[in-house]
Amino acid sequence: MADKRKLTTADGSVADPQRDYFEDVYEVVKQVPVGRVTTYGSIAQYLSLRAGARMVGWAMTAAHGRDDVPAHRVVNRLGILSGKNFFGSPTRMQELLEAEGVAVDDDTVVDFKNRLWDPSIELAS
DNA sequence: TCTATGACTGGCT
DNA sequence: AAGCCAGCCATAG
Repeated sequence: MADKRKLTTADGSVADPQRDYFEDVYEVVKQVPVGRVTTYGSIAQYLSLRAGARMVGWAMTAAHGRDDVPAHRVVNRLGILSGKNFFGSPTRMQELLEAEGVAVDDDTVVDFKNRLWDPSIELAS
């Protein structure tokens, strides 16, 4: 997505509101420790996104080209790898997680509750 | 411009 | 317990 998409007007108003929270989402995802996972809902809640968890997922889709955003560490509230089909092959996401020490069985993170890294808790101050 | 769809969730049946 | 339904809002057709 190019920044040429700016909707700058004579008013000097906004330029792509979405981009901003996409960046915020990336910032949070980047802070997820290796070997841990987080959920779309947790991120949405932490950033107070009215848009909700669905948009966090959308942000992940837009994060594809980025090698600095560990999207594989984001799963749904049940610990299921709901986005695995967005990684080259259906097994790629699982492989990435297992390579970090996160066991996955039947597309679900093993011992999920224990692996969960909730930003609104971990980053609380 | 309007409808359908979705890397989601929480609540109700 | 498993599944369906309704909000959520940005994109695509």
